[in-house]
Amino acid sequence: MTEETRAPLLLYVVKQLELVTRARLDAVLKGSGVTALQYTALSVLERVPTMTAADLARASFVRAQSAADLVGALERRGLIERRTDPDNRRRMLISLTTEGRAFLDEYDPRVEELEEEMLREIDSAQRADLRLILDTCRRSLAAGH
Amino acid sequence: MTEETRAPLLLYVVKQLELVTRARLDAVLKGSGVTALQYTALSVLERVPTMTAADLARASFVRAQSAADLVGALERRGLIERRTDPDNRRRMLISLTTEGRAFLDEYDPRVEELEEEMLREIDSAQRADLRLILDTCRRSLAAGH
DNA sequence: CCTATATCAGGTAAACTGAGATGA
DNA sequence: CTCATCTCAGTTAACCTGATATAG
Repeated sequence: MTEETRAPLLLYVVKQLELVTRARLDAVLKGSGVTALQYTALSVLERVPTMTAADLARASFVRAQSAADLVGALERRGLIERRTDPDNRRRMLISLTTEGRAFLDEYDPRVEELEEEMLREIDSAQRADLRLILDTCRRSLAAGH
Repeated sequence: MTEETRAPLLLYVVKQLELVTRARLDAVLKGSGVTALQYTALSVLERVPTMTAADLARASFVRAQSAADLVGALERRGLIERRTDPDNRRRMLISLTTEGRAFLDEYDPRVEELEEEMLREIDSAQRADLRLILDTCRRSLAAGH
């Protein structure tokens, strides 16, 4: 029998799926003026209506400066707004604007179509398993600093 | 009962895991002079010993020009080499150099540790399920252009 | 004083578009 | 001629490091 290449690391399989996802998401968002990463940040704000750029940085495992680039771009486009936290004048709270919500209203359904396309062959029990496993993996890695 | 936020899309859960993975991989590779993406490309060459930059572009869902940047950086570092395909003088075949193999010999075990850390709470049946599901999702999305 | 947050400046890697050369 | 590949040039987004100001 011919020499078998070993199965790739699951790290790599996750990366591969993320690569396709980003490529397809870029295609959906093409012409919208919003990148896949920026869309993801907007989605976060849809779920957690008010946060700081520092919170976003922590959620995205990047430096505060990188999150500031992203927040700045979205603010310049008018999709989010920033205001000083009344409880801490050093913090800037960010939230969706009316235009930001309208943007998500337009694009969320298209992204949900992408989600369904990805999961076409996956039944609901497997979907639940997948969610649980991925989340467990994320927590295991995030715990190690 | 308080208003439940709906579960995030699995697209997003995958992205989150990939974010942590990249952050941890960056930490492992810090000081090596190789980025997480470059390391991934080297890993591909470990499994598929000879390919073209165009093959790499297709495998990574990016344009040929983007792959050329990556290949150029790895070649300048001496980790890969390029030679003209004898069967097609227009193509350049890329492969690992001795230094490239030595680099992987040094870093692969550290990345495998990361893999094990990620999978700490996942048993072998779940690992197999995960691999199958992720791969099915990738193919479903890749099929749609 | 110390910490977290925000900001400014500058640098790099990594994607894109568009144009062009060339071998099969 | 067409197609795939490679190359060159220029742009942008998205990270990084390091330094600085300031509120709590």
